[in-house]
Amino acid sequence: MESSVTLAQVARAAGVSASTVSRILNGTANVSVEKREAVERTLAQLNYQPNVLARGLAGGRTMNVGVLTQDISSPFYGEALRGVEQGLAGSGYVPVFMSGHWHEKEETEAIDLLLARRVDAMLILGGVTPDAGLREVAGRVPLVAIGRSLPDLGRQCLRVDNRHGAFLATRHLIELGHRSIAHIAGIPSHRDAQDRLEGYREALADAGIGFDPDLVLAGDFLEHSGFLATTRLVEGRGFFTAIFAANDQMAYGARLALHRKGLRVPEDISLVGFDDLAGSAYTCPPLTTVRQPVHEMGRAAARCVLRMLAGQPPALPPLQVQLVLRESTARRRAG
Amino acid sequence: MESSVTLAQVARAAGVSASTVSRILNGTANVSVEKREAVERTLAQLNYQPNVLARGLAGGRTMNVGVLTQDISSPFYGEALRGVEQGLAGSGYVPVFMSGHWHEKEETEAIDLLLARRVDAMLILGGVTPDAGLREVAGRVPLVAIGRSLPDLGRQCLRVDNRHGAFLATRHLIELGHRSIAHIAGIPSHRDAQDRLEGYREALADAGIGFDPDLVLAGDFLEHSGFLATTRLVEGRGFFTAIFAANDQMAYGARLALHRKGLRVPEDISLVGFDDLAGSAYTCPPLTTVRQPVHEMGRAAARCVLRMLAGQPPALPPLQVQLVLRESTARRRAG
DNA sequence: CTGAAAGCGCTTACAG
DNA sequence: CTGAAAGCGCTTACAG
Repeated sequence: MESSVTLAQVARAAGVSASTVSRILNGTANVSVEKREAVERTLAQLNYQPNVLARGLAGGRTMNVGVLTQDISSPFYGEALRGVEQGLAGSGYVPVFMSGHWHEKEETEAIDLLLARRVDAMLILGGVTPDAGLREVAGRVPLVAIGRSLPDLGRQCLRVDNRHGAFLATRHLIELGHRSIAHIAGIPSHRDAQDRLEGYREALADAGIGFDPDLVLAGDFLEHSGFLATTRLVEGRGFFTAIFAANDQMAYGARLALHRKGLRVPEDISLVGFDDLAGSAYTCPPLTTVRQPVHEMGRAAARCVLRMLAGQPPALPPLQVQLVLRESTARRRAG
Repeated sequence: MESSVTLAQVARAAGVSASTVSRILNGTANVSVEKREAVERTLAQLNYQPNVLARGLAGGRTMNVGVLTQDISSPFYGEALRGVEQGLAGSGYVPVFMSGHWHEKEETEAIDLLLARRVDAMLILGGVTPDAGLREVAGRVPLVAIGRSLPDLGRQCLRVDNRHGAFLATRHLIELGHRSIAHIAGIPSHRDAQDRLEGYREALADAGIGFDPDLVLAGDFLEHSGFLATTRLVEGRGFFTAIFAANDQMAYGARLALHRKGLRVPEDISLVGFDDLAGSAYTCPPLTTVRQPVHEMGRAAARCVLRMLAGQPPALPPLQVQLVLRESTARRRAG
């Protein structure tokens, strides 16, 4: 049990050459039944476990797919990672996760490490690596990106229409009679945040509602910033009856801030989020939000990588955002 | 940029042997300044990236630490993984994550894969692999386990006192005047669930409160089971004024069920969870719970692995559970 | 201080 | 169908 058995040891024990054992292991060629059986018996007896490193070095394929995520503990990315796991399951390829923390340097290091490890393909989830860097990686191995859109590599990018999602969220509030709708935006430099803000503005414009800069505060996509922004909104001079937060985590923070100020959701203030995290169905009240099919996105991206690895052209299904109506919004009360 | 530069190419370009380049890369021996400079220049020029596979195969060390987690998207394990990342940061070792989903077969496969990959050490987070299996792994590589206690390997196991945590939670409710306290337990076969149930019973006994089996329902540690259990409790004939859920996720479900039944927290029913997930500070009301320092546990486990890798004996700091008082509990109202 | 050589454990043409 | 041999890209005694 102590040290590991090698191919050569198996070959000797079974009375065949290492090549033969290798061929049986990989199904690479026909082998006589007797030899096959003899080998398979010793394989089991010795409990042989191939050395993945040697295999990768010799064969040129590691069966590893590098997955660059941003935060290993993020509920949002976590869901995508599960999708990736599922999409890869049974294919023989295994994911190798690494986090970039939205830090260009860290991301670059992670990508380099993955490449040094000779991953056969790469899956990128968000991040801030410049397009050029990603394009370079794509030149070396099959690459699929989630949450990004690389020019020239459109067919390898999976990105939902954030602008449209934000539009739906805001329009929903407008349809309920709200005219003074605050927006807690995400990190200003993030493309997703920009798109969501744009969708919000578009819906307002569509309804002939003027844009009020005082009603838009920037957050950082985390709970606390939603709490802070909402506290400021309530204490500020701007009037509002609804809030559209650029993601669910900030909506959670907003909800708590309203609670602290004695404002009820949805009776006093309506609240909408974005993402539809697993927890959003269990907040009180359950959160109305824009669903991003993250899990499916992870799966689809993994499948696409598999296709490319098999020499086929990339193909990604169209995935739509969807407004999920729960209980955090209500018709604006007269008065 | 296309294909990768090898050590041999660098050596040739710099006019030295491969051995020398290797030594410079690894700081293995003294090298004359001129050669060192020449090599370092070409290294940079050619943008050399060592092949990790070859390195691992030749050197016998991969600088990889296998990390077996259960669910890559779990908020609880996710926090621990972040701790592991941090604990390993800067050490040169990188974590390789794999999920077992509390499935013995999957766990075994994951562990075997990690071993086939020649990880230098292993970190185990929970799971259902029998002690014997883990002991065997521990015989091959340095191993640290979180959330398990392996006989004979106590110094390599990090596990909080679940019984005590549950005791604290229950006693807190008792001190607030509650006498009819329901418990939503975890999966009966899980050691953690058993210990927490035990702590609950102990606190009751300590206070001279009789144990009422009707007030204990089993869940599966997920939100929905907490919702279901609570709904059944409210609809059942048993009287209760407080609930202690065996983890925060079930407490979230319980909170929603109470909300649906028109019961207020904490005015009508007090609620306590276990774990102190990141989200628990943002529920409405913020959840009183038993804090497990998961992040610190991940860090400490990683540090311990590093110690063992350096040839030192394992050492793990004592980590305590702690009752975090927030706003989901209140003194039992008269009547 | 520094090379040449062997070896890590596999795979894969190359011959039969 | 099946071996012997070369090679993947490194590291590390072994000699100088």
